[in-house]
Amino acid sequence: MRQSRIFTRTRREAPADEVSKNARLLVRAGFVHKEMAGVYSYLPLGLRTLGKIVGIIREEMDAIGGQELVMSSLQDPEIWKATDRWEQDVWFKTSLKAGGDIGFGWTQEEAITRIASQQVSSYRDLPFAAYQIQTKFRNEERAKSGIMRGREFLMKDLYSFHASQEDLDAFYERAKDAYARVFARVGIGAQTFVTFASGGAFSKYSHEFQTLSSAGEDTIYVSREKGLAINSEVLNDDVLADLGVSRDTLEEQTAIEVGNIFKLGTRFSEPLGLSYKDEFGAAKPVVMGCYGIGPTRLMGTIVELLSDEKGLVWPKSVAPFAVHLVSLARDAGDEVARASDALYEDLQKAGVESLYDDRDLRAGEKFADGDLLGIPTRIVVGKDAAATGTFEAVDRATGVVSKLSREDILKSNFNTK
RNA sequence: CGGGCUAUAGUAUACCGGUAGUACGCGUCCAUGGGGUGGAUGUAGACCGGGUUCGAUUCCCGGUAGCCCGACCA
Repeated sequence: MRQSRIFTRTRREAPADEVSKNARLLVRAGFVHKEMAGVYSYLPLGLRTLGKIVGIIREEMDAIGGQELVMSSLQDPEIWKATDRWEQDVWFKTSLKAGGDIGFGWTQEEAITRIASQQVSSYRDLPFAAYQIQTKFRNEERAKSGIMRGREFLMKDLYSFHASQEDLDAFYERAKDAYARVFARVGIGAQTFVTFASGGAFSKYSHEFQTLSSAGEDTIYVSREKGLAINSEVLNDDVLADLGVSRDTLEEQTAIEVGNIFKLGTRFSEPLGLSYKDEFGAAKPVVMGCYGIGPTRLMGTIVELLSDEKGLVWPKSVAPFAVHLVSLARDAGDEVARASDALYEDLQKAGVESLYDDRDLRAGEKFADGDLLGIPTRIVVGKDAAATGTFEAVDRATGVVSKLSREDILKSNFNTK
C-alpha cells in the first residue's frame, strides 16, 4: 500500500474530547473515526488490525471445533420474553412499521438456542459449538474509555451445546485454553489473568480474562503464585479457601476484562425448549456454555498496554502491515526513489505486507508518522542505501537498528505471527 | 440515570456586550532536504432555539452534543 494513496491522515493533535489513550492514538493515527459517544468507525488501517485480531480468534475457535455462523442483529422479542431478558435496560429497541417491537442484539444466547432447537433432537446431535463475530449493540448508560466500552462494538460469541455437565466441563477447559492462546498471540498474555468471577445459577464461578492496566474498570486480586486472579465482586473467605489462596499474597490490581466464559447449564435451553432424547428415549435439556471476546475492546487493550509516548506499537501478529518502507527520496525520479520503488516491488512479490511511504515529505515528518502508526519494522531508504544496497531496519518496539541487504530483507519472515 | 464541566475554522486553542486572533492543516511560490525545516501569501469559524439589549459569539433560559465523577455493566 502506498502511503500517498491512503485517504486517512495522521494528526498532530489528539481530539479534545477523547481522554483515553487508545482513542487519542487511534484517532490521531487514522485507525478509527468517532461517530458519536461510544460509536466508532474502523478506517482502513484500523480495519486491517481488527482483521488480524479477528483472524487469530477465528483460528483458535476453529481449533476447538467451533463452527462459524452469523446470526441476525435484529431480535425477536418472543424468545427474550421467554427468558425474562426483554425488559433489560441494555436493549436498543425499535418498532416495525407493521407493528410490534424488535431489538438490536447485545448478546445472542436466545437466538442460538432457538436455532439449535430446530437442529438438535438426539444425543447423537451433541456436542457442538457455534460462534459468530458480529456487531453488538448495548445502550450503555455511559460510554467511555474510547473503543473499549462502546454502544456498538464487535464481539465474538461462541456457544457450546452438550448432553451432560461433564461434557460441558471438558469443553469449557478447552475453551479456556483457547482463550489464553488468543491473548498470548496478540501480545498481552503476560499481563492477562484467568479471573474467578460470579457464576450465576448453574456454576459457582465464571471466568474472566483480565488484563492488568490502569485503563481498566475492574478491580481484581492477583495471586502470582497460583497464576490466577479473583474479581473483587466475589472475593470472600469461602472463595479464598476454595481456591487455596491466602489473602495476604494477593495484589490488588485494576484490569480490563478482555474475555468472559460462562457455564450456562440449562438457563436457556429449558425456557426455550431445547432438549434432546437420550439413549433411553428420555427428553433432557441441553447443557450450554457461552464464551465471549470483544475484538474491538481487545484492540483498545493492546494499545493501552503497548503504545508509547510516540504512538502506537503493534505486535507483529496484529500490525496492519509488517513493514513500513520509508523512502527519503528528494525527487520522484531520483536514485533513492528508484531504489525504494524497486524494494517495494520486491516486497510485494515476496508477499510481505508493506506500507510504502512514498510521500514527498521531509524525513522528520515521515519518521514521526511512522512512530505514530506503529508498524513493527521500518526500513529506511536514504542516499546510503541507494548507493550501497544496505538498508536500515528499525524495530518500532525496541528502537534497535540493524543493517540489512535486499536479500536479508526478502528472506526475513516479517509476517511471522 | 444522579452530579459537575464544556461547546469558537478541518484540528488544537485565544480574546471580546460593538470589525473574532494564533498555531497546525489545506492551496500557491521561494529556499531547504535523515527526526514534525524557514519565509511569503491565500483559504476557512462562534452547536440549535428563545430571551435581555440600540447591538449577543459573549449575559440569561431551554434544547442538543461531548467529556469527567458516581451508579450500572453475561
